[in-house]
Amino acid sequence: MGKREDITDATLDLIDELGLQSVTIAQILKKAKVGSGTLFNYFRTKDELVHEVYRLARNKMGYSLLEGYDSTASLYERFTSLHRNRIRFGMKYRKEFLFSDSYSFSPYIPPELRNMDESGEIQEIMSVLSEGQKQGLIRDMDAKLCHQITYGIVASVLKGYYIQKYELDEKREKETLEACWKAIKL
Amino acid sequence: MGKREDITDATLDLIDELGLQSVTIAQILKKAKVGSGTLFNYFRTKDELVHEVYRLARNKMGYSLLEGYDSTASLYERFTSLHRNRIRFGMKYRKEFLFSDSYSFSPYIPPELRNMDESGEIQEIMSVLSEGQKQGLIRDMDAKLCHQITYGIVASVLKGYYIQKYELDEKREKETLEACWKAIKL
Amino acid sequence: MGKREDITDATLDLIDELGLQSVTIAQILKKAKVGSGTLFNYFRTKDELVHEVYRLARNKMGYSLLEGYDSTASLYERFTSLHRNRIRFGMKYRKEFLFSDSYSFSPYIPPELRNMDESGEIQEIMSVLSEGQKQGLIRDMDAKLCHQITYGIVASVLKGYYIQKYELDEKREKETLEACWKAIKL
Amino acid sequence: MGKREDITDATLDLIDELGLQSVTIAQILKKAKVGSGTLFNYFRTKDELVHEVYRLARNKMGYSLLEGYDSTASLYERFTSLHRNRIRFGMKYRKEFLFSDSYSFSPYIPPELRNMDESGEIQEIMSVLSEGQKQGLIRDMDAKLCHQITYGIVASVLKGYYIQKYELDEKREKETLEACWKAIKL
DNA sequence: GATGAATGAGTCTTCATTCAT
DNA sequence: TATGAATGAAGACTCATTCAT
Repeated sequence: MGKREDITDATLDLIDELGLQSVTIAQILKKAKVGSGTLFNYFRTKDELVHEVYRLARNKMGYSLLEGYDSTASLYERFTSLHRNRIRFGMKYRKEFLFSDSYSFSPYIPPELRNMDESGEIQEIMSVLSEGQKQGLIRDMDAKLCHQITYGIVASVLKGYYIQKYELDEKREKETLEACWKAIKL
Repeated sequence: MGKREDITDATLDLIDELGLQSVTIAQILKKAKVGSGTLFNYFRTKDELVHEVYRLARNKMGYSLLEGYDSTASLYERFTSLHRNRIRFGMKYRKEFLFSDSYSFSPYIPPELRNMDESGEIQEIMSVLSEGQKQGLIRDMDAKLCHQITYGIVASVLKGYYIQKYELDEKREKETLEACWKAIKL
Repeated sequence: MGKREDITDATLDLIDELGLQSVTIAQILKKAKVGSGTLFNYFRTKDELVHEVYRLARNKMGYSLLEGYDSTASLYERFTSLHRNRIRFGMKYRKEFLFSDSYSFSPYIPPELRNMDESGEIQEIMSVLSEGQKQGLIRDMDAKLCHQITYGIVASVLKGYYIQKYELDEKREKETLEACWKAIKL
Repeated sequence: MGKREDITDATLDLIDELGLQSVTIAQILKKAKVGSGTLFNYFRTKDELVHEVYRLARNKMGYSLLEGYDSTASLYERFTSLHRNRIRFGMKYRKEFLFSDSYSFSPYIPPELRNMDESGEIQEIMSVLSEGQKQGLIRDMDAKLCHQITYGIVASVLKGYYIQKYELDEKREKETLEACWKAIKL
């Protein structure tokens, strides 16, 4: 098994357990069962390692969002598919979702990472929104505001789930998706 | 002016500028123009200081939410008043809002702080929601889910504003408040 | 006694024992009986500490060179006085002389340090040389070359003494001083 | 071309550029285009490599000193030939000269290396000096002191040249050689 | 109450060296 | 013989905290 992957895995685990800024190299080394020299062979600095972990998480999420995506389906179905995928991704990959969400607002993150869209999922979301507005289905407001609203719902609902405010069963998933749609529809 | 306040003010400023974990005691001392002995007279540890800063920010937000609150107004008006107050608080007190939002999800925070409700604003929000459900205005779902949805919208819209995705003018404020309502209404 | 002085003293001792580049902070801390925090309160980096040690050594030597200097004496006497002082300084303060000599040729040294002349001793030497040339006592060659020649003799003789090639008694001191003069006189 | 030579060449280059203690094995490997395993096949430790580089430099200088040496020439000519060769060697092979000069005073160097005289050049110099004293040409002082004086002049003049205090043209070379002779002659 | 010099455990990072291929 | 991934001891430096004044 690759040492490189051992390292990024251990790092994400620890970020999840302790919070990004509390994670020390020493902890990573212990968890990944790797010498410090090894780590710094793969990543020049701690920052570079963190950025890579972020990239991996964001990529994983990006591809998940587009899973089973049918670009010929109705607009509502495309909208819901994207958001359902995000919820399910968040439920399955808590660590990736939480780190991605929190780090993208941290002051450290380099701009090119913050706006990364390697799998094109953001573009897809934005084009669904603007197409929906053209079709008169979605309220005619700043597309970025739209996105921020629906993303905010999903992220917040997931966070409530993470701190065990409730179960996120099929019923609540459905309610959340409908809230997303209703929040911005005309 | 009180040294104690100098210290908490300086701390919040620095958290906003640099991110919680980057702030050092030395920086706080310099900004607050206080000796280290003084700081540790008021706060036994750095954690205790951070918790106090959190408490102050949460309290400030709590009282703001209830500003001009008319408990005899219509349910929709009460709902909107609370959420409008949160948006405006967030616009005016970015540092307090952001720190409060991010810290309440951090792994460090002691449970009793996470759920603090000194001014009773959370209770008020929850009772508006459940009353709305009784009146058949709000969809009959887990009240905590409801709260998570509307809080998520406001927080996310504010974060988009903070990173200057858009201006948060009256129009967008109105759109956001309507999104909050529509997301959960029957 | 001042911690600051404890630190610079320990540093110079260790440089003498081990060579500049082998000296570690840990060794200095141990010898100076000081915590690492203390050291870095006084000197921001190891380099800054080394530069200060160099400055102190150079200054000490500079003032020693001018000890008992009579600017009204004959040119030969002034010349010899300066060089005798350097030899005696080197014998008494081996550590200072050796470090000063070797560090001034190191690639690390910042230019303003290399050419430092706080006590004006270099200026005095150079003016003795050029005056001697005007008086027809000293061979008419590049003054810097002159200085390099006489300095080279003194430094090299001292180094031979340090590695115990010979005793540096009065006779040899006299021979060395005469060599300095004869090497450049007309 | 031999790997072994690639390694020692790269090492000397780097010592000259960066100073002995700053040179890392990694830099040597890169410059010599060699794997670390290879280097440690040829040299058991870094020290062993450095010592070998020193030996090579000293040897090169030793043979150069004796180039064109005519043991039947007059004493003054033999003396001047040896010193002229050293100056010219220093001008042509700065890296070798500087490393040889500085390393021979470093605390690291093993005694047997410091006094090495593989090509017999030191013996030759010393015998010129003592013969000169017997002939009444050179002042009757400790032969080691004599050597130290003339070596000191050459080394110091070269160092001034290296840090570009002056050009070392024929005139200055001649002046330097004469200074060497005058410094010790009767 | 207010101060800041002193502390040392802990941080990230480097680098000579090994060893399986 | 040649390689380079892996190692971990050791390096410079940081920072929350203490305590004598």
